[in-house]
Amino acid sequence: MMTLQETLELHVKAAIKALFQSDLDSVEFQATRKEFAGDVTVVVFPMLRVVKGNPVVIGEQIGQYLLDHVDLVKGFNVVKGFLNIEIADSYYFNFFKSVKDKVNYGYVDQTDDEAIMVEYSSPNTNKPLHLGHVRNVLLGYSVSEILKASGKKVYKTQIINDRGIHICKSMLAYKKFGDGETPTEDLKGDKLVGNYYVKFDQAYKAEIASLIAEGQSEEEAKKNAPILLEAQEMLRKWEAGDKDVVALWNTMNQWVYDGFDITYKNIGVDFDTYYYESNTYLLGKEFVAEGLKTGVFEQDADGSVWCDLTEDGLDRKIVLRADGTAVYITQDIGTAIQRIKDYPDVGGMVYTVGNEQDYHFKVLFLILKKLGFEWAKNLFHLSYGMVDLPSGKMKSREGTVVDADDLIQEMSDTAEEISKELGKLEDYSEDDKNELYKKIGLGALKYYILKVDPKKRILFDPKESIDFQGNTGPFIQYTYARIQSILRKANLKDVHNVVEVTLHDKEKQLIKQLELFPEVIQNAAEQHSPALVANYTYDLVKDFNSFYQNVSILGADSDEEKNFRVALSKLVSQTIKNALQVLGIEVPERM
RNA sequence: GGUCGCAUAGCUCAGCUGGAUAGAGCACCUGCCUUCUAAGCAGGCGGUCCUAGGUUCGAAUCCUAGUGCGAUCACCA
Repeated sequence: MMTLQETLELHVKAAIKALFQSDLDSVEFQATRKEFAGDVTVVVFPMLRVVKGNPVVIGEQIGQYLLDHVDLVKGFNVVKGFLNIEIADSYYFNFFKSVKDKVNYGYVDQTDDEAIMVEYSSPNTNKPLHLGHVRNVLLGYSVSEILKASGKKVYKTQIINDRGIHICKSMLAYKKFGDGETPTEDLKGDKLVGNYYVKFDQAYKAEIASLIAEGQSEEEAKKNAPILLEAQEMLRKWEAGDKDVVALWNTMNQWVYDGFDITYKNIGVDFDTYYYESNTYLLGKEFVAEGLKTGVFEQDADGSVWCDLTEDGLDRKIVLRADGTAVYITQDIGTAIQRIKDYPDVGGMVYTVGNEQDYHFKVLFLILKKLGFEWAKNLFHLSYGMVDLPSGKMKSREGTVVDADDLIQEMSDTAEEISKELGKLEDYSEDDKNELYKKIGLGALKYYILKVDPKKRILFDPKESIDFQGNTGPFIQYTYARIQSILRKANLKDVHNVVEVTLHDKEKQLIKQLELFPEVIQNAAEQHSPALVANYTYDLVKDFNSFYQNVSILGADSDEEKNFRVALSKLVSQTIKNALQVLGIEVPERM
């Protein structure tokens, strides 16, 4: 089926041909601004290149031609060089009728056998998740869902940074001060391990201070603090496979994973497959050796291995240390290759990682290309801005972080407060209420973060709590709940046989907005931007509320109008649901 | 210093491949609950779109230079 624009484009071209014996390459359309009559606007200016004359006169001539030749066109006016076209209601009504019962409206069935793997979260295992991770997780999850909705097959994954000096720090502090402590219901494993990471830092700082008091320079003291040397020794033992160290490492990592799982579940995100750095860095080393043979890499006299990227405008990049151990990028090379081995249908990958690593991913993708991997051209770094506090950067060691679990709880508490003030849920059970508070609190948090363009940094002020009014998640959820209330009262059987009625302005506006949704999903997928979906949904909801408050739905003058309005409301609520679903936001039946 | 990103109302953000008088929310001010949920609706106030040049019929949008903020340029991750 041709879209309205495609149809009009053909006719405008025909008009130019008939009136001026000229050919147009394309026609520029835009939605008609509210202050003018009409639905679609043709911009005449670009045609002046092909057709000489006064744009107003040309617009009038094209308008008249369309009015004479196209049934859908029922009127026009020209303002300056803008031809505003009025479209017959029947077009909008027919469109509405063709989609009104689609439960998956806006979604496309899987059209592509080639899958995309989306990596997100990817935490270190030495501390709990904080607000920065929350943005990462929400973005990664949402982009995955958007890609799926746009017809792609998707695998969600993460890379877990489960090895390295940072984990040894927590392990060492636990050995020294832990006294056999284990996670409890009040203290999740990730929190417990995080506490020891902080304890390590405190002990380390104290040692530095006393070394400086003994006359060492700060630089020396930082290098020589015994507890740091001990942590480094521990890392060596881990790499050598020391039984006790590895056992403790396994235990504490498992505590962290269990803790993370609770957080992920709370947020409502999931993964299809997991990768651990401790498993992939060796494969990375293999491919470094391989690349050395094929000349992609070069070895320095001290034994370190490098990739020369100066011809590509970048620097020389180290891929293996002089002592033969792996650096960060070594395991990223290994992980990427491992993933394609495990999932041969994957044709591309998306890495959800903060913009502080822009350079790293540029280098990684280039190296993989040089190693000759076909799929390397389909790698995308979903780079996003940092979440900063008014006091600046969040720092785990200094305790200036907004903890993910705490934040979710606070959002839920706020939702509870507001709900109680409004008092609409008196007949709900405690369990139902709590479930709803969480839905709304999370909705507020997720929308707050996802509505912002990923590229931009977010300034989060814990003192100014996230809004529940206006352009927010709860506002959208509220609109959904309102519609459900109407649908409960309406007789839904009648909705199946909708007949054409004269459209109210608000109704037409709603249908136009609904018509955009499938395209919004496609755009969001191409641009990897949940913000597009969020902002679209807000516009749709605003249009609906305006309709709702200005036009009576159940109290319509005729049954025909009532049925149509109920059906229209139903499609709006389905669209809200589908839009929010790809944002990871749930909808409530009441609120 | 090199490279990359960002800059729009007091605050938080939209503004699609250049198009009409730059839009929302919050905050502030007016109205609207005996009628479908007022977490709402209708309206008001509020702008040198960082600056200066350029491209064009037309620039918040594209180009160049500059300013400010952030990131990065590690045998850290």
